[in-house]
Amino acid sequence: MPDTPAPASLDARYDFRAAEPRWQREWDAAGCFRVPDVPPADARKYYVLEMFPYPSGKIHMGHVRNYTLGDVVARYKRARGHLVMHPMGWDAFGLPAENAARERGTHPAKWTYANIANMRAELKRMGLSLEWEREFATCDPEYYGQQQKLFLDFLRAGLVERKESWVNWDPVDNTVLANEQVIDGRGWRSGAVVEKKLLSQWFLSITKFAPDLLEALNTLDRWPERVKLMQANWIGRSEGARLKFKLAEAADGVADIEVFTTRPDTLFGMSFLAVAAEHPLAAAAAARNPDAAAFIAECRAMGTSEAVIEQAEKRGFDTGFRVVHPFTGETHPVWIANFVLMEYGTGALFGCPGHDQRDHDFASKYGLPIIPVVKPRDAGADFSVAKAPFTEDGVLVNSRFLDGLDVPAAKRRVIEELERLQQGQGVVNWRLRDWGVSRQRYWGCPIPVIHCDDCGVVPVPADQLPVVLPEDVDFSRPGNPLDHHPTWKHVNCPSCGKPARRETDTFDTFVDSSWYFARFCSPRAGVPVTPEAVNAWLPVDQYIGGIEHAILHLLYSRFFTRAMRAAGHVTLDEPFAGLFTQGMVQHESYKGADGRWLYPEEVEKRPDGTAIVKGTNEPVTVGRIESMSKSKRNTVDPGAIIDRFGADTARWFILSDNPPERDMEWSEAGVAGASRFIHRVWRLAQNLEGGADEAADKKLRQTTHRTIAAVTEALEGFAFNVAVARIHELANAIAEAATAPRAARAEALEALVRLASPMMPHLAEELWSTLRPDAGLVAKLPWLEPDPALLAADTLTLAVQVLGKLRATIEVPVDATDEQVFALAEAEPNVIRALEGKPIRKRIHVKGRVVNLVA
RNA sequence: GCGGUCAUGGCGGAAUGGUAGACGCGCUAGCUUGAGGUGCUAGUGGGGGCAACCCCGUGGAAGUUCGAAUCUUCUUGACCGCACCA
Repeated sequence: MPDTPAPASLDARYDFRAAEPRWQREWDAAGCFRVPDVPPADARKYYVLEMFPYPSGKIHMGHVRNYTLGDVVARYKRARGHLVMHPMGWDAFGLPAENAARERGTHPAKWTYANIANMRAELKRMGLSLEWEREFATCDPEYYGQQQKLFLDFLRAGLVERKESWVNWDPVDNTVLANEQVIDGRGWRSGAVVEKKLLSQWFLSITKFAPDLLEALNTLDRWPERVKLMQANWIGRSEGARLKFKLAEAADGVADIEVFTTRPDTLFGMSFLAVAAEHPLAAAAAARNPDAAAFIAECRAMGTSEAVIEQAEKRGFDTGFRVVHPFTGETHPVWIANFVLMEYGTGALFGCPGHDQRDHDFASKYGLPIIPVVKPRDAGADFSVAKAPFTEDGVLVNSRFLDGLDVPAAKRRVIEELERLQQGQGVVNWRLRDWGVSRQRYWGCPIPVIHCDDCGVVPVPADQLPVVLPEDVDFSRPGNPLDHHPTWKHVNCPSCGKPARRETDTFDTFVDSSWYFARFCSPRAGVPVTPEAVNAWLPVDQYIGGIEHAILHLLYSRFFTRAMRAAGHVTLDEPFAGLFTQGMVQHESYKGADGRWLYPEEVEKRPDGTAIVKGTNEPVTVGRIESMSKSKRNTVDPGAIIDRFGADTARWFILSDNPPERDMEWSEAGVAGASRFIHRVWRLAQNLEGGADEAADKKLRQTTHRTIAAVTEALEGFAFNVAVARIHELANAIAEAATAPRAARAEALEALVRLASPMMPHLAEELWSTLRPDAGLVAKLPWLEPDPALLAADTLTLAVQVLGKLRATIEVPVDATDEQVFALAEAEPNVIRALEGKPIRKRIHVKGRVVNLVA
């Protein structure tokens, strides 16, 4: 074995603090990640996008994981010869900026842009292959101005409506609250009891696309099944019938009530009709009966929060009205019930307690009749629905012309009959509701319309766009600062010239994020999107983000793309061809002796497994591993990790721990392990001298090329943890092959560097520049191809089983015949012993895998 | 309630019908070091045996198969989504 040459320097450690910023500058100077707005005709484009962050002030480990995953894909696809677009921006509107303004007196814009500056610097330290030239924030007037144009286009295309809707209203803050901002029926900030209020709001007509949004899920073959399922549930298609019940006597002009049902077959089991508290008939009842009014007020005070509805007991109020059954002519009472939703179906239903759990609960409570109309095929004499409803398929009974039919046939038959009598028809109902986008907030995109007493709602003319937020705003008063700004809302009507008022509501921030991926294709254009750019780059080939956006953001973006198509901006429907949802980053949580939460850096783990507060003897309770959150202080600051270990270590660890779709545990030991490996590779590269061992040469070269194939396969399949493991194996093989020739060791290390480069790009460049000083940047190299000659083995190791149990392994030539293989296998002493002299009844040989002898 | 996903050493996980536990973390022993989260070597699923080897083992039960972590059925548990949706 040759002598080890003296190391290049005394301090033989990889200096990532110098190397990482240096390579980041090199990539930048070489323009490695820049692409044109319109890709050349012969380019194989690939658009990698991670969900853009909200600029809260600092990046967190979830961002590190998200952007590392995207960066590996981007760098790998680039090496594969794709023209890769990989942009970054900021989802910059939203409530936290207003809260900061209220609490600290900092203007939302100042706060937001300062946060962006800070987070941009942090992201840059990670060495991401991003094209920063495309950066924008949704709060830039250049961006939201284009959004206003889009909105007006949608308005013209008939995709926008202004209508009344019930909202959660906080009477103290004078604002609408989202459902998630209502906690136990109270406003999350003010603590005031939230009311339901009818407000005029802007709606985007997402329901017009409901059938297509559902159908097209089938075409998204690179989306996780569960996300598609969640979207399908959310869109909520259900088939049934609408039918009208005539009131026995009309009330305040209301002559009939329309209901939706998915079980028209159970119509003969009806015992009551129930309407929502917001239903017109409920209002009619309230007008005549103060008790009804009181009941409705109670329902309304309950709020629209679904969590509240869920816990509420089923309650009702008999209005005294009666409806006539379309087939029997019998009359049934009309109740107001708190479990009926005005927003679903028609806000009214017929109750069939025998075959629906809720109706059963309700009927039991108020002593309404429970009539069975479907019974199981094998029903005995004791069949009854008195105690519990029967909700499965069976045979219709007590139902006149439906008797004897099964449930699906009865549904068809009764719908035919309803249609014949013009009492109702078969319909498809959707759970999805139109998207209310009005928010009574300052820090959002102004809705570009003007309200004129004479002309009504007038769009802001194109030459007056963008409608820019005023800077001088007062956050000391509750409510919307735009609404009580002294001058901003007062404008002249663009149509008649008389004094008029600007819309003071701004858009839901989900609007901002519904088309940013399209804007990235031509971020500086004077139109929302330039068709040549957007139609060439879209769809996003790989979109990566958290599962928490599985429904809203992704559904809104799918809708927006369709709306943009309808308005002539794009030629495609689906924005995201591939979707990957990453798991969350978790950490142990810690509590001090007095129960206060502690940050990981305040805690010292002792060898016996216990923990103490650093620098003291205070015992620490080690809690559950759970998702990092500020409130539990179980967060780790990415900046501190990069300072201490470098970006490559953070990236390597986050990829190696587990499959990226699962939640991962951030552990100090894991980071240290990743750091050790980085330094180990660096040391390996310092000494590539070897020997002349031919066997070792062949073995190492085979390992190298098998690793190329294995890592490639792993990266293609998002199995980054497996790719890491294969690279570890290659490093182990290089270390073990000390007697292999220098050429083989260098080849192996070069392969290692290049295979690892999407994951640890800085170390890769650092080593490559010493291994191949004239070969340019790794970031510009094509991906490695394995040599087929070295992938092929000349012998195979076969497992030899007797009766399915492993008894020996044998080495056979690749071209060995079945007979040769069986002869070798049966000659193995262990196999002979296991056979116990019994005759072999069956011989199985699966080439390259296994031999099984059945005795 | 409805729908879905998952269950493998002390831990993260690998293997998608063919040698279970790759790779890493942790741990044990030894060596090394100008020791500050250092490097190297060996070991590490359980049980038995000096050893060669043998038995058991992928939440549990049954099944299909020459062969099952992998496929089927049932069951238990955990997690996720939806939910008075008529």
